[in-house]
Amino acid sequence: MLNTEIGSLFDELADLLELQGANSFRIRAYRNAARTVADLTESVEDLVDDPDRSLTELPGIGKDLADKIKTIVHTGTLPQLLELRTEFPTGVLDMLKLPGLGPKKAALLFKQLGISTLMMLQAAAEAGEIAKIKGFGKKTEQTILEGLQHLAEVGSRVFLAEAKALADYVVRDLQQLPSVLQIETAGSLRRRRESVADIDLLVAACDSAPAMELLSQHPLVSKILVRGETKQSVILRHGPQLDLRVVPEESYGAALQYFTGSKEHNIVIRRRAIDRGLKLNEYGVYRDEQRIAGATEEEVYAAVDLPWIPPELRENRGEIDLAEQGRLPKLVELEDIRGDLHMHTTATDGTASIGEMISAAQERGLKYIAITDHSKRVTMANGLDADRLRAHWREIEKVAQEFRGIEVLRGIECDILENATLDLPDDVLAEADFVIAVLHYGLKQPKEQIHRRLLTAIESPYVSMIGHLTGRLIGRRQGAQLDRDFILKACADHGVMLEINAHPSRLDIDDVTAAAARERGIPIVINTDAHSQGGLDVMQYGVFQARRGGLEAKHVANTRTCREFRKLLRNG
DNA sequence: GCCGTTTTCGGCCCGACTGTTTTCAGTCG
Repeated sequence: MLNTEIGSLFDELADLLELQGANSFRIRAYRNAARTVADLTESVEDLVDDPDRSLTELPGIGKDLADKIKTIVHTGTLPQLLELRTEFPTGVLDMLKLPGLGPKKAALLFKQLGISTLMMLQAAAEAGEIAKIKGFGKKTEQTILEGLQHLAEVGSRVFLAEAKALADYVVRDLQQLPSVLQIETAGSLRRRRESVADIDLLVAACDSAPAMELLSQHPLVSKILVRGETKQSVILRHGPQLDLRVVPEESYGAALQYFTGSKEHNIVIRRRAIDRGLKLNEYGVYRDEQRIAGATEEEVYAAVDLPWIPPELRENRGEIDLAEQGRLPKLVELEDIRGDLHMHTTATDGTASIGEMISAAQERGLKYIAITDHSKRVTMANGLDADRLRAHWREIEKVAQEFRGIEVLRGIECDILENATLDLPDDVLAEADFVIAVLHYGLKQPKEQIHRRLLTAIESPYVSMIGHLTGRLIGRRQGAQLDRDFILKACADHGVMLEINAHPSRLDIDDVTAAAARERGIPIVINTDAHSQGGLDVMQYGVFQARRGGLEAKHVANTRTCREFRKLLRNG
């Protein structure tokens, strides 16, 4: 049983308890437990069986939850959960994803109308049944229908890169207004989560009206959901929801802190304020009725005796303790990156030639790259066999000589086959400067076989790095099942690096795994996996993911010079 | 459900906005 599986059982339990109308703090306890377990780097399964350890060491896990975790690990499920599931079908849980429908209303719809699927919900709304229920009305019914349509069109979350592009566009237009003094994205977008459910924009203005009006009229907006004086929610065309808040300049820092979140981080920050006899809300920090801070985030954090904390870390995963101890990491930045060790050319499925890719890399300030086309197993991409690969390498050497100031490593993205062998023979791999080993096929194999395959690669003396470890595609494909701790230990033991694949749909390894790898001293390489010149521009998203994992430049191997980087290679 | 030298009981973050209300519950962030 994986930690994430245990976490999602607790999350489901929390959802069901909400439908039931249970005590909200009890529900929060389950949600906290879900996160604690999911974020844990060591396997909970192992922890359960360790006689020297207790689950109650974990924050937010008391005796009751510890027992429940044990039950889940030993039986694969939880009696309490099974019982609640019989009370509310899964379709009722799906309804919670719709805007305007919370646990109270979803439960009411189920109890009064027997609605247990989204399809039944749609039918009932179209038939006008919903507006007849007490507490509901025509508007609510319409909101539900629109929510269903939007869910079908866009899904519930969008990639960070997509959301950021949309947000940047709106920000640029709002910035033109003379009344807009400051503007920034907030929420999960500012925290650089890999996917976001909505875009939060915060504006400091002397007058809120022009900003509110501009958003209402904006060409990207397809529908206005809510519009008050200082708060507006809209749906973007083919995109997610966008929320705008306008605050006076003296409250900007407090509002930015507040709307950046995360909720879990803010709960702790607010508790610190209360402990100090202060009140913290989005307008400032108050002692009695007197505002003592709020114009900048630095002021707000200083009021609760903390240094400013980078948004990427604000998840209540230990950052507040680090801040208190003055041990916050100096997070890696895009400017620190000197190399990109994963990219493709027309030799396989890239769209640019060797020369074009080198040139594009140089334009982006890179000092070294590795050209790493596919191996033969990836027939769809015209993958390279030994002969073609050797010829490709000769060509790379030749073309690279035409460039000054950038080094080009001869690499390969070598498949780890379903039978736990590598797609190219050792004598070929031995000639490479940089070998990426990856899983592309058979991702649904059982965990044991996935482990066998990864170990083959990790134990090979020719493999430099494991690329996109799980093979997941965010929101579309879960990726290979594996025991994070087990694989990280093997990488550390054999001196194999791990990739943060910067492609917005991959971002693999994820933030939590990156943090765990950092703790084990495994060098992380952030690569674009570019298939075109423009593909090199996604590097920033990999850097965001690294920052969320608390990585400093020293933890990221490709912030080093090419010479230093080569020294990290086992065969270099 | 968790937590704790002010506590083993009674707290647990806070405000905007909407819709359906007759003064506020529900949702959202």
